[in-house]
Amino acid sequence: MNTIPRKQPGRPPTGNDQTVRQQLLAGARSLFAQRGYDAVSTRQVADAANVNPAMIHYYFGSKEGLYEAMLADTFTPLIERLTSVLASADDADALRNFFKLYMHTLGANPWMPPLILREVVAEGGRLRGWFIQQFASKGGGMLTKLIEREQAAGRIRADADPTLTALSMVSLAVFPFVAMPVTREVFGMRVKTDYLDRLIDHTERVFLQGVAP
Amino acid sequence: MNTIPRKQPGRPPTGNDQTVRQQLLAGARSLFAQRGYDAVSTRQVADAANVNPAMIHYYFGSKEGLYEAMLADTFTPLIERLTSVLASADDADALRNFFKLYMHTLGANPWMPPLILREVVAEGGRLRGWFIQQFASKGGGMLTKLIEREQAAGRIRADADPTLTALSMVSLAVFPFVAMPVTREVFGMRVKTDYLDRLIDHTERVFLQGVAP
DNA sequence: TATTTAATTAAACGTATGATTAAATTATGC
DNA sequence: GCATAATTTAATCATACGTTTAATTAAATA
Repeated sequence: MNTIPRKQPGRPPTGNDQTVRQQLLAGARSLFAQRGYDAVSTRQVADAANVNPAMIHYYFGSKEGLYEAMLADTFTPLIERLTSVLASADDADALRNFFKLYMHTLGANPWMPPLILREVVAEGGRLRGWFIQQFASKGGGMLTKLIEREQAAGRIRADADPTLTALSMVSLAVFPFVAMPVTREVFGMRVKTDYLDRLIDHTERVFLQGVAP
Repeated sequence: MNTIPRKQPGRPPTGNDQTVRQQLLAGARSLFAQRGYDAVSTRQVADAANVNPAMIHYYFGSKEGLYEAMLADTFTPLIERLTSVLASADDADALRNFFKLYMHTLGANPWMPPLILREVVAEGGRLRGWFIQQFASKGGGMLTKLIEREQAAGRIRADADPTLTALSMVSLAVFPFVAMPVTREVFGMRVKTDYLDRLIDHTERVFLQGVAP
């Protein structure tokens, strides 16, 4: 017992190129999303990444540097995929495609909802401005554009307030994932693989037709 | 200048009966809701309450005791009002009444949404079980009951999945307040007094009829 | 009126924990 | 062979936290 798992110092044999850096980013994403910047120590991130704490400063200069790098690494590719998919979307299916892409992304990346709550919704969030510009800015936001197009095409009532409509849309699409831990408990662990698709169908239907008979 | 604002020790002249205790509860509610238990120090709560840090231990025994007292003080009266109003609600207006009461409560108490996120939604939240029992338990939950009644009365499609329907309902009613800081910025501070009523109207309409023409 | 009790303050206590850095060590690339 | 890149261990430095103690004053009690 007590087979000392102490690693030896010094440059490791070749093969790990950049994996330490990426392990740190992954560990940071998971921990910071769950508990927030202040509540997570550099040691904890290093442990989660199975890496020496000093490597944080070697690769990122500081805890703050690691956090910023993690945010960029997390959100830059996401927004690129969202914009490109929506730009090439067939008009008639744009709404459905938006729900699908958005909700699948949230479902597949469990660290996203809490991270969005922290950095977009919470007071002092670092991504609020950027997010609003991407999604809701007059004329330039993805959501704004989408709803205007749908109104022009007669698929959304013309007299509906576009901002309130966008709010309802985001509420229906995002909240189930924000509340996923509760949902899971309410459903009694019956949340299986096909759940996500049923949820998306249901959501699109409520958004368009409502629940009245 | 520097008019030393140092207070004198000793029992204060009569009149403040129990106000220190209540100031502490109010300060704790606001700070803990915003930043969470660990991120807020006893000194900060005492400062916010304009009270000496030692009073926390005098009245509540510990930081933990203060937090528990704050939660009880916050949620007990709330759930009582919700149940009593819903029990006496006229059937035909039950749905509307629920949206109104629920959303007005969230709108009037800005510390509620973040507190619910922390203590109900987040991993390890202390109120999760209690909340689920009150709102979503099979047979006994307010929401469950409400939706079953509405389906029986033919005001909600009978083939709609009750749990998914409840999820949509809560999403529409809660998310706008969770995201209020963002909403406010998107609306450009045009969130005025009548905003809440317009939001409630819009929400009920989307829930029942959807946004399609 | 004298004495005990309740409520408050200022100050200190002990300690735990955090981010960061320094020095030693080893492999790689030239 | 030699400079450099990547890693480990151990130490450093700071500070911020919950809690307690002793002094102090007004109210309550007898």
